[in-house]
Amino acid sequence: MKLATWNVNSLKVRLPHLTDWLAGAQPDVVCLQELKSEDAKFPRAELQASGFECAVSGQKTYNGVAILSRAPLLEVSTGIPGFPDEQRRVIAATAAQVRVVCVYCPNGQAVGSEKYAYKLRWFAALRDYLAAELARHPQLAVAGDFNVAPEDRDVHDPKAWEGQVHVSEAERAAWRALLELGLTDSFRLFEQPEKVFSWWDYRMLAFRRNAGLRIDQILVSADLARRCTACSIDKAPRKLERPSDHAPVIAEFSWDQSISSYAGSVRNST
DNA sequence: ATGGCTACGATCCGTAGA
Repeated sequence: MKLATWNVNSLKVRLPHLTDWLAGAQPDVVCLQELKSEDAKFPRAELQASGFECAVSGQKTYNGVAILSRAPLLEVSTGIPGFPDEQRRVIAATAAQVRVVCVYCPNGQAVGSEKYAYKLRWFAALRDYLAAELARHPQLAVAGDFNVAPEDRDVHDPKAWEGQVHVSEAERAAWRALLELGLTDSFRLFEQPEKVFSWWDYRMLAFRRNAGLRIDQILVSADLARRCTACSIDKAPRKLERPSDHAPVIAEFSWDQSISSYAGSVRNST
């Protein structure tokens, strides 16, 4: 089972990239962020033609998240319970016995700003929400754009970024607090090359210089970590014309024997 | 050098992203 996450930075603009990528990478579940469009404009038919059903929580101009899945999406929920928020940043659903939480964490703009304070409040609420989800769902994945580079090795130039938003100690502590719930960064379960990133600024020829950050992650519960066989970042879509500034992250899981009937239905659904 | 792209929704530029 392949689970992916991709901040597409406008689904309207990126739909051709997305459908091409779905056909090539063959993921089973995909978390999308920054749709930047209303639910009524979601390209449900096109994605259905690619073999996916969709759960969507979008809004005009900003934010917006969705989960695509070849298997049925059950128990769909949006937002963080007890944390009222106009900004559509969270959607969750169960696919093939795995609870999938798709997140678009706040950017934070600048350390000390109002948006930074919102980011930290938001992470605290996410933590409490995930604690409750973990209690109910031993097989849990939290995939998305966390807008935090967890360690210096996730930053192309740690010195230049020191203390900045995305790498500040308070943000990293908020991110680590998610791991303290019993989640693991699936990317770090495996030996990885140095300087692998998931986002590169559109400016400054950043992609060509590999001046990026690894801010998109797939966190997994202990049960799911045991089944995780690979995690990588696919830079190919970032090389296309008019790309998203983010690249997709993909984690692969061995099929649980106890849900082999689900596995069969997923595999045959294309 | 604190800029430099890109997308959006409104114009003939501002806001936001990261």
